Amino acid sequence: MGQRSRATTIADVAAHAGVSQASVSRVLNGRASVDPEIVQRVRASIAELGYRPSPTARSLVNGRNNTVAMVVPDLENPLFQGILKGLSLAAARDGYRVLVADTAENVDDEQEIALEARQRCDALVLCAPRMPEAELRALVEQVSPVVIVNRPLPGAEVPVVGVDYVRGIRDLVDHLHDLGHRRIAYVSGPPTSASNAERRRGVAEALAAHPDVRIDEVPGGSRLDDGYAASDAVLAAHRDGCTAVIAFNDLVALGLMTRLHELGVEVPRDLSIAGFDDVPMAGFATPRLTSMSVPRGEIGEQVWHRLRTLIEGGPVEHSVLYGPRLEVRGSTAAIAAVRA
Amino acid sequence: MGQRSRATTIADVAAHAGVSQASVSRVLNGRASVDPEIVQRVRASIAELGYRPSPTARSLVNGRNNTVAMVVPDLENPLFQGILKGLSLAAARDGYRVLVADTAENVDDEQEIALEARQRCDALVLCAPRMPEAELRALVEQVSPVVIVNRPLPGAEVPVVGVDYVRGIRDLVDHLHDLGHRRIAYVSGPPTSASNAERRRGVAEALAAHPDVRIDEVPGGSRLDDGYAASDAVLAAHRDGCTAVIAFNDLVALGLMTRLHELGVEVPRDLSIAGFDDVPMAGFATPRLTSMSVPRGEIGEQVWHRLRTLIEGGPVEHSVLYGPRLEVRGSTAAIAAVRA
DNA sequence: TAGCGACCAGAAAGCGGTTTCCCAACTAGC
DNA sequence: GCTAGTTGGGAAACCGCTTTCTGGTCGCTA
Repeated sequence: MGQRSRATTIADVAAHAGVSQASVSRVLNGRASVDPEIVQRVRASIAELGYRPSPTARSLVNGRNNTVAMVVPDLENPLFQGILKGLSLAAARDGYRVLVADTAENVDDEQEIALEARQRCDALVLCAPRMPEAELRALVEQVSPVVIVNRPLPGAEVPVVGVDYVRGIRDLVDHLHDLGHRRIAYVSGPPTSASNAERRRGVAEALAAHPDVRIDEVPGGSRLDDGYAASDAVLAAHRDGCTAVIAFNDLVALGLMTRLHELGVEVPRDLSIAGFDDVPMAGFATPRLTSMSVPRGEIGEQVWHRLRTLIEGGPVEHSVLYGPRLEVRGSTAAIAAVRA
Repeated sequence: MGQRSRATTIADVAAHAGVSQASVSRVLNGRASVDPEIVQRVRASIAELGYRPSPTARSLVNGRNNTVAMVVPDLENPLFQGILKGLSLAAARDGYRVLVADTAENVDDEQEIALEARQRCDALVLCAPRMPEAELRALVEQVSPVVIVNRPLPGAEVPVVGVDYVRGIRDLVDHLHDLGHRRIAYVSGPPTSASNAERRRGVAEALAAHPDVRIDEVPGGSRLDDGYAASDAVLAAHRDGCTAVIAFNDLVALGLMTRLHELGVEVPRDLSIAGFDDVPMAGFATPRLTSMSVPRGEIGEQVWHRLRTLIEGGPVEHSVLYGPRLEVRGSTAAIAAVRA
């Protein structure tokens, strides 16, 4: 692309080397057997002219452009950043690049952005799509090859790479239960987030497994300030008897912890707090944040592998659900003997 | 792109509407005036067939992609993430998408990655390129239109959008000086980082402005664990008389603070600490981190504006250097009366 | 009424590659 | 020595659009 003054084309190379375009193309792609002497001449001409084939022209005829798109609700979310990084590095190893499209949590634009992005690329990654399920199913038909991240879509012909939030929350509740907590607050995520729904299922299952536990839900969000703002509700729950908090993710947990510290509530003495995702900062908070660790980079890689298989016409590989690993740190502790 | 079974083409639409391809194209692009009745028919056919023009074919003839590439040393750096987000949103408003290429701090690959990325796109953003200046100057010639972020390149015909790290560090030193600090440690960044060099210039200037101040440099890095690992050196400096620390960036500062807290060093009572970038987490640390605020999103937007101007054949707009704003928070305080 | 622009739609020429198709030359077989 | 089979390279078609160029209509002026 671009205003480079009349970039050299394959025709120039052919003329310079005194052969046909077809031969240059064959040398470039190592397709058929070509006279070694011609190969030499062509290579020399290419080097001399500094020729680089136009990816666009190639794309047009090949029907592929070695680019995949990743559609994501919010590029500032560390989880998506990690996945993007993993995807980008893995794809680069195979000569692919990734295009990003941030929907800015705007549910209504998701479909159009996805369609448009898909058109420019060979395949699509839908990261935590927020749209209603019916719409998503319809969309997925249109944009194949596609891989979905962090949103279950049972029965669909699409690989889904995700995190087992249900199990993660259950593990977290188990952990808190082991520590003696019986009253827990769950600070929820964005209402449109499917992984929030999963977490709530986890809450429900945990309740079934622990009849002696009660879990209250308080509204939250997905970012630091959401957690910060949730402190009032959390404190209300605390006064009501809650001794531990599970936050939608680490950002919410960290924001909440900041506010609690300001208010003189000591973690974990007064209140245990756990997050989710194990973002880099989690291990550096004060106190260090107990969290469910999610292999962000590896998710990105797995997404790429499935994408590549699909692009190459392979079968729809099985979906995969990563079991998050409990990372016990200082922000959760055994319940204080008795509430004063 | 892609294996959609024989996607409908402009020829199909033309046939369906009973007009020529040229007319369909004209309707699509609103180029010349077309008989309203034909416009109707074409629109109807487009809708009925669900036709979407191929971006690739368009690119080939237009010589433009409506895509720009951003080359960045590390996608996990919050500064670059913020810039990417700002760039991506601003570009999207003009129908452009952005391609990311992570060089993984690999200096040797930078040039090739940049060239390759540029070929696929209409323009390039080089974020904090690490390569030697001579190489960068040569590269910049080849990949125009290009905008450089966070790396000064005096005299070059390239818009540079950056942060005034020199001034930022000076302001930070002024701030600490006001608080009574005379011995300061600077935890440095990656050796190949140009902005680290800028910060060091800031240190030098600050020293010239404050003859009564002494600043020791200790090696650091750019990430949380680099800061964490720098604690020994920082403590040595502290024992040697340093009462305040300026970290390369917030991540380093936060990592350092974590370690200091573990070691029982109280911030800011025992040691004042300041970071740079004002990442979202800075305001949520304990204590909240004093930092130099950098408008990440706006930088991304400004980059886009310059890029767009260049793409449209406009002049090389002036470079811009954002003066970071001092964000005084709890991690810096007046020096304790006298060291016991 | 003849003549001249203005206007609009279709045919066709690219954009820069890849690939098919075909022909020339060369090898091998009888 | 002649034909069948191989091999390698060039001409040309094609990918799906945009845009120029051409030709036919229409409306206006002289």
